[in-house]
Amino acid sequence: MPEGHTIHRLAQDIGERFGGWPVRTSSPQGRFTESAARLDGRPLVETDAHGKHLFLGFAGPASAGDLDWVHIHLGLYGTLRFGTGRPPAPTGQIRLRMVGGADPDQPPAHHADLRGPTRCEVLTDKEKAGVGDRLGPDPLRADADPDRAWSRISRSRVSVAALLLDQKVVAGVGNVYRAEVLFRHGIDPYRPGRELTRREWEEVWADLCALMRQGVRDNRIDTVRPEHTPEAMSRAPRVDDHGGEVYVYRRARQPCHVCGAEVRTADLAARNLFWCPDCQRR
DNA sequence: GCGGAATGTAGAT
DNA sequence: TCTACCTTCCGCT
Repeated sequence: MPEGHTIHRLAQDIGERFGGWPVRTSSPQGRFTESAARLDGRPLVETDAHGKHLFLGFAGPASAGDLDWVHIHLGLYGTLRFGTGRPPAPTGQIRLRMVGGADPDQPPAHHADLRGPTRCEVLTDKEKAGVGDRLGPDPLRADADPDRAWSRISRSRVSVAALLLDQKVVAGVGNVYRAEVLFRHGIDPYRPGRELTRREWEEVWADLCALMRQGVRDNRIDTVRPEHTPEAMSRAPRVDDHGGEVYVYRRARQPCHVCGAEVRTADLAARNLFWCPDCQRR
């Protein structure tokens, strides 16, 4: 599930469900027990997301103004799932369970279970800022400065495909958005960053902002333009666990929706790269 | 029911 | 470059 849009959507959803009320926190799995005990019963007052990093801000015990931030990274297969009403008996490996979202005198309105994250820890304000400092601009954040990414890209001999996945260059882009945005702009994934024009980068950045915002809204990744939708082209819709309509991601050896050429795949830095050799020649 | 792959990253080698 | 992390879902038997 998790590219940047998933994390930003989770920040919103957690804020809506739990924000402002005391939250009961526990770690049925046992790997977050002490921290969960320390946060238990404190109000969740803020949520934040930067790239694929999720932050849940709990009011400090002394109301001194500093927050304790639960820093979560889902990694490849972590999940955070919501339920309503009284939570069921825990099953499997729940790293963090949150129960709350209502007046403490009322039965709990919501619960959420975090499973399989690559990271779940408590950070100070300063430590949280440190995580952000190590990340590139995030197309989903208002404070993002695409020039910071451009200054790295425009000086780099590394391929644009590798640069887009480097979270120090751009934060929040994952394997799906990488493949799709390069397709949408006709860019050869192996082109070195420094051979990109500033204009091309500006167009890619603007597109990432629009695509990822749509991803947050719909909670899935759709990247095909209106003229290439299944309805517009009278083709079968894509069926898999991601749900969204895409041009090349995981479509190896299938015909390109635009030109009919076979979509190609290759290994690039331990990730699967997908592209259309005919459409992506720039 | 089982094997494999996956939208990711850290840490060892 | 490789392995661990250890969930979910798909396809195959």
